[in-house]
Amino acid sequence: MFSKRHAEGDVEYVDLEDPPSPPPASQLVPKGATIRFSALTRKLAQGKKGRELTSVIAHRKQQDRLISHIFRENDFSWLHLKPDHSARPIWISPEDGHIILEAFSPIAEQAQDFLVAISEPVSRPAFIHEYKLTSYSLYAAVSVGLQTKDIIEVLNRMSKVPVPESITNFIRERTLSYGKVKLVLKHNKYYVESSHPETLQALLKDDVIRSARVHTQAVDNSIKAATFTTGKVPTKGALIIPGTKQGDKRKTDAAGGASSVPGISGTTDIDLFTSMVGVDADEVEEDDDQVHAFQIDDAKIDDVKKRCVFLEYPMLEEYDFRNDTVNANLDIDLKPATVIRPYQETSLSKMFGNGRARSGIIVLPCGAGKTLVGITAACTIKKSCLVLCTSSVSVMQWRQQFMQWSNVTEKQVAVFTADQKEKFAGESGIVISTYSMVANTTNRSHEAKKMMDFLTSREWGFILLDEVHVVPANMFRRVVTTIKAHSKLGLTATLVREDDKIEDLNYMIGPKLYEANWMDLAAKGHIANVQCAEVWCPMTPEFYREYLREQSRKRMLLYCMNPKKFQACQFLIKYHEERGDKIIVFSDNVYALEAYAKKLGKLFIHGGTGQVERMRILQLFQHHPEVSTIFLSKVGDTSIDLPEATCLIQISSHFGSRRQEAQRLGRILRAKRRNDEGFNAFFYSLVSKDTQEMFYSTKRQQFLIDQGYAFKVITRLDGMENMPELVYKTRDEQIELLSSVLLANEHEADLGTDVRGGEGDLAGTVTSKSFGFPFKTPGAQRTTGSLAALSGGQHMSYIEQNKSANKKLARATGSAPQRHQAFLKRDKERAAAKKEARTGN
DNA sequence: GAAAAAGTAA
DNA sequence: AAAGCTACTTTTTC
Repeated sequence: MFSKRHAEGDVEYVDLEDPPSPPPASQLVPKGATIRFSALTRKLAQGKKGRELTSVIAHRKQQDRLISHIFRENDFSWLHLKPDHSARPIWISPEDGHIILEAFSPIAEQAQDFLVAISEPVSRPAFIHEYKLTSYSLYAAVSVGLQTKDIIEVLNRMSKVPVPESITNFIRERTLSYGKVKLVLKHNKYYVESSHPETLQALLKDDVIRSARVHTQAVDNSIKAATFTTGKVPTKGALIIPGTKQGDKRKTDAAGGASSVPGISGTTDIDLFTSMVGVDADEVEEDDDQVHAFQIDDAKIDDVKKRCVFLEYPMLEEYDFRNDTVNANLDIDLKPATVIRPYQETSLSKMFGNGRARSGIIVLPCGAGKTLVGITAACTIKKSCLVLCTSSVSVMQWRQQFMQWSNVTEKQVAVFTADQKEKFAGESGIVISTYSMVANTTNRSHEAKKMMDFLTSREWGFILLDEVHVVPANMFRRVVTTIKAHSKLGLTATLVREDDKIEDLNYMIGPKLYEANWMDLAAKGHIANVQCAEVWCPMTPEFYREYLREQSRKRMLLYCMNPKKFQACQFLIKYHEERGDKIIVFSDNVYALEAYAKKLGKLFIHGGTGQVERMRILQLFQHHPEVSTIFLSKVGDTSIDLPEATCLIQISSHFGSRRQEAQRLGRILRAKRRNDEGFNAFFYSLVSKDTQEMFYSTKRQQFLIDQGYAFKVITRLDGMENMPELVYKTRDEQIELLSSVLLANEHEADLGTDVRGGEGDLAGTVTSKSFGFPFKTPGAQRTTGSLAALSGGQHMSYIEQNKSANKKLARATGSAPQRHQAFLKRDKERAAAKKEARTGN
């Protein structure tokens, strides 16, 4: 296991506390490098050798022959290095458009800005970054205002080797058709628009697009551009994004974050570079005031967009909001005291680079102020705005944030959720709602229906999609088609999903306009520095034996409940509590969550915990010095804001969700104390050794590793064995735990939230610290004995267990026995069905 | 206020 | 490769 992980290069075993200084390029041998990296390294080495003796050259040739054989088509030694290659930071693969950046180069930061604009970041660890040129990334580059020749020229300047022809061809080919077709909304109808009629003709040859076309007036009527296209294209100079320090400095080159980097000036490379990244105001100018268009069916927008991307004519969605006289303006602005951070400004300038609002996605880590970016965008556009979030809690948060940062009045902000259905007064305003509220198609309450009519009947200037990565889900994507908006902005921290639907966002919302580098933000103090560690906990022999025996998901519980993991968790909690950290422990498995929390005497929150109780626990955590550790289930992944937390321990997390991992890390990125001298937040993943967990954990970490985080592997916690009140110290205790796990596993049906809700013992209220085992399952608690007996007697235990649980429930419910009887019956049936299914196998 | 129904992530 | 399976959310209804 260990060596395999090494070989794959997934994990970098770098000690963060003592980072090695960047090696000179010539000595650079990336650890765990792929073939591509090796090729690069070899090129670097060859550059040096080339100037040496002929014998050396002969030797090299011999070596080359060997290497060529090994690397086959991945041998790039035919690419000749430029003489001054060491001053140039990037290398481009002619094969697949991958770009390797030396992140220790003096101009790496500029290069990075450029590369982010034209390509997709693949992985950005400490010294070597990898990017990839794709159709979408070039599309984004074009829509941000870069031109084909500039892209090629800047690439060439930065590259160690001449940009391969395959790449220049690729860039030319892909950018040729981009930006020619636009999707515009006029009078509540969608039009595909272009100044090149032949392009429209070409598109109409496609079945999908043709069938989506709506024939209104005379066929193929060229519509004289009404609201926006005829006007003079405004230049960026006049547009001011609120919250920026525009007073003294003209913001002509705002699109290039590069330009605002202090301490860099001079060399021609950089000058050229910044001028390239900056946007020429005229590059999107219509060369033609005749604009041709055809109308398409609202319902088929999605298909048409997808189709256009497929045909290499992705539609640009831009909103010339300043010249829109049809929709009423909304008089909002940021409060004068509000100043946005440089990277927020950068991301916004990508959006408003040419004085219009481009649709797209901005990716910022959690805690980096996505909300403020959204609000600033809304304040720039100053039109009616619809904000969509995932939960009603975030709806409230958005409203609160709007009030906090901008000068909107109560009347202008309306909330649309299940309990609150408001409309704004006047012509324009802001509506904040949830995805499910808008996407819901099943019968609505009367009020909701009226509200929906209100939403669908009007034209929105701006639609803000929070947590945009949820949108590709079938239902939520409907939102994008039902609401008519001129521009869309998606915000998210993690643009990854474990399915392949994330690509769909490209045509549904727009290209990725900006993606922040987490490490950069951490280095500049906008988010906390985090030490990540994976703690390997050996399985006890008893647990491991059962683990090997068990099939399917029972195994999961076994590795979660590993006594060694208990101990590691306890040890880490103690260690960090003593340091004064506030700790959150995450567990996906509610059973394990409860077991751990009760055993260690901590409070916990899971989905079944009532709102009031949640608030109480969170309050305690934030303000009570005694409560410095809480346990959270998946509920804590989103929408709970805990700026106090500084340490995070993950005990279980089934499946390899990169998004979840990143989101959890995000919990501590906004740590209040992040600006203290030498402050570090901690992120631990407890992993049971030699189990499936190892695999998942590796997979989960991938996102963070790509963001540049290094995971330390801890195989031994010093001093853990000697901790005085260590749990599950003796073998007997461990076996007892094992028996409980094996039994509990059998009646999962009873572990649903409904059972625990009504126990009278509020979740999170730990009444006694000396629990043998958390659950009030007398049968399970008493059943000790040999393992053999256990595995043989499972069936019996199951029945008994069930009975006592039912009895308990009937007792506890008291007031409404009738109802609960029915409930129990259902539970029983369910359990029986489950059992049958199992034995049937 | 509880629970059903529908939907999501992974 | 596809279908799992749980915990969670949101709605509306009773």
